[in-house]
Amino acid sequence: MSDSSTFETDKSLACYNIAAVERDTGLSKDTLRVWERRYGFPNPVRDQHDERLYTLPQLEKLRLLRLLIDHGHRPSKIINCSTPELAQLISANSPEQAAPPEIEAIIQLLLSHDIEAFRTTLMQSLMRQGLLQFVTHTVSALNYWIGEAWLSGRIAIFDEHLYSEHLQNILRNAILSEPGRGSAPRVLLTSLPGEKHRIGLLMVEAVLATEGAACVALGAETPAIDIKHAVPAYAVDIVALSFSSAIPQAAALAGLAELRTLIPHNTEIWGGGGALARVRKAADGVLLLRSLDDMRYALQRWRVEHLQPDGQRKTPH
Amino acid sequence: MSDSSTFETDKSLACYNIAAVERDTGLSKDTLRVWERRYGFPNPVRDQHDERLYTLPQLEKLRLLRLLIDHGHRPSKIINCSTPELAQLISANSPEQAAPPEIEAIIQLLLSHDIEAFRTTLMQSLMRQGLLQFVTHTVSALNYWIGEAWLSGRIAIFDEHLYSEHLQNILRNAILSEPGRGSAPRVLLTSLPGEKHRIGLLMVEAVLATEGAACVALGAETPAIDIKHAVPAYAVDIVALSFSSAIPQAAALAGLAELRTLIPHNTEIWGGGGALARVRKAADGVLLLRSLDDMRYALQRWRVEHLQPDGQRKTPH
DNA sequence: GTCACTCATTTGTCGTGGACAAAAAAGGTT
DNA sequence: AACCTTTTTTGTCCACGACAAATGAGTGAC
Repeated sequence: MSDSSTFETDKSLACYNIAAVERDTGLSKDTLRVWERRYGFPNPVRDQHDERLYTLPQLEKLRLLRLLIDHGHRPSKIINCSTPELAQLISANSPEQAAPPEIEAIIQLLLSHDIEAFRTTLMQSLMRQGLLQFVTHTVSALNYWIGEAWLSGRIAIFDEHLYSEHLQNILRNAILSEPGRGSAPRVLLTSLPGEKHRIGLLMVEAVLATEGAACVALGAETPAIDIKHAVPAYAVDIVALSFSSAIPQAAALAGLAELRTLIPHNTEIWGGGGALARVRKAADGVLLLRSLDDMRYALQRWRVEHLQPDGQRKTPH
Repeated sequence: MSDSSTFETDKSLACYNIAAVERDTGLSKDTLRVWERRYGFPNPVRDQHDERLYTLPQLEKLRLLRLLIDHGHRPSKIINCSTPELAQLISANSPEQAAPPEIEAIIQLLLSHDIEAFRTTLMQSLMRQGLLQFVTHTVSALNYWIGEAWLSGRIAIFDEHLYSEHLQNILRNAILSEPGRGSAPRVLLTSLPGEKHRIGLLMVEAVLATEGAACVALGAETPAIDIKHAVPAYAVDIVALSFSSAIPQAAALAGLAELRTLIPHNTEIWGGGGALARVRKAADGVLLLRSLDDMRYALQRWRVEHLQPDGQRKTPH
């Protein structure tokens, strides 16, 4: 029902209703209204029906605020800064130390907008190192430093989108051409609703592919109930979930605990990713993986427990 | 702040707060509250602070309701049906005619959960037809019939997720191995916030690849302002946007009109996808593409207008 | 019969303001 | 520095009224 999300006034100044601002900034309607009540910003004009109409400059300031808040600033401290002041705060956010030279070189290529050179450099890095090394070293470092560069305003969102797309191309291509496919265990790989990052999932899938495990990849954001139904349908041994650091730690743990109540206990649950990196203990029957190497050990452990020396299952499911 | 989204009561019956239900059903909090007020369902218990706690059966019924409403049923007519009655309504939703045999065969493979056979069959279909034919015929038919099968309850959501993932693998791999890359025009390809479907974008990218156009693929859900900034950065000639039929038609048109006000008029805007298939006219300066073939003609037209016979630009940007 | 138009009903979103849980910061102790 | 407690900040939840947008039914023209 949010069709006419933008209006065109006489002066051709586009105005956004509250639903459009929520979509474009990620700030909930409740938050937008309570900021207006408390801090006086944003202070949108009203249409003839007393509904809020935000201007483009307001929307741009809100996006800067969101970025700074995600980086640790408090709303009340920065909400009355001007847009240029906010931009300055963002650029002041330079990381403590510089990225390693080979990572920095790739970021520079991304900044140069030379797509071809960017793609071929990544491909060469993959060829030189092999898939496993490429994923566990180069890609994880790239993710970290590109995130930093985004927070410090060095690279734009669309550059990050482009990075994500091309890395997906490369990883999916590499996974497809990995020779061994489909021996035990069978791993269902996905994330819960709210976790949109796909690169982490693809990195896991790549490691599983190099280890020769059968991967049932469902992409991102599968509701827990659907995972429950998929487990018997695909006869999986393990459900692996990825939680990026964009997810609050407590939400990740709650999701794992909920899933544990839904699926049978002879199916293992593995959780990993940035959100869980500093967690000590999760729910009973949930295995925390703090790195991709951790997962390779867990895979070995599973095979020792469940497979005979000839590779056959001890108890076929 | 929605960390403890699920609770565990004495009877180990998981309960969901309103934020978790919104995430898992796609129904907004406002809608959930107004249904309760008007129709008496869902009727969640309250915790000690008078906040709603939904049960798993309620959540499952809400998901069925959502599915039926998306398929044209009215909330007031079905909201007081029991869960089995709703399930029956869904299975009664059989499509008028059967899918073509080669499509039906692929759907059967998806239903059989034999991932390997599913993948190889798709690959063979691609090899036999070539990328262009595969995309314009097989993939578009598959999208339609899998959507139908989902609405009629024949296939589960996780099956559709798996289909989407594997098709992405195959299409991205095919695009990567398409020989000619990077001649004019340069096309920026993405979708606006709210449009999450990636398959449509990849289909467009595949057609552009076979036609030898340079594609700047940003993935799904790029806010309009970011598209505005990406246009000069990547020096694109055309911005192509995809709108699946999950998006209301009016919202798609509003998005296109907004974008038209943001980016310079010597950059063309093309819009396509299910949401726009039955539209007559969009905003001035926006080209509607009703099929992938339409886009090929538009590409030809652009080249005639902007390129000299030797392939050089008439007016380099 | 189909198209276009108007009118009635249904349905989801928006408004207000108060309350308070959860997260973060500040203060105090070992 | 690590840990617990208190205070402050911050976002979410509540109720219920209003009404715009979407849908369906009714009417008339071609």
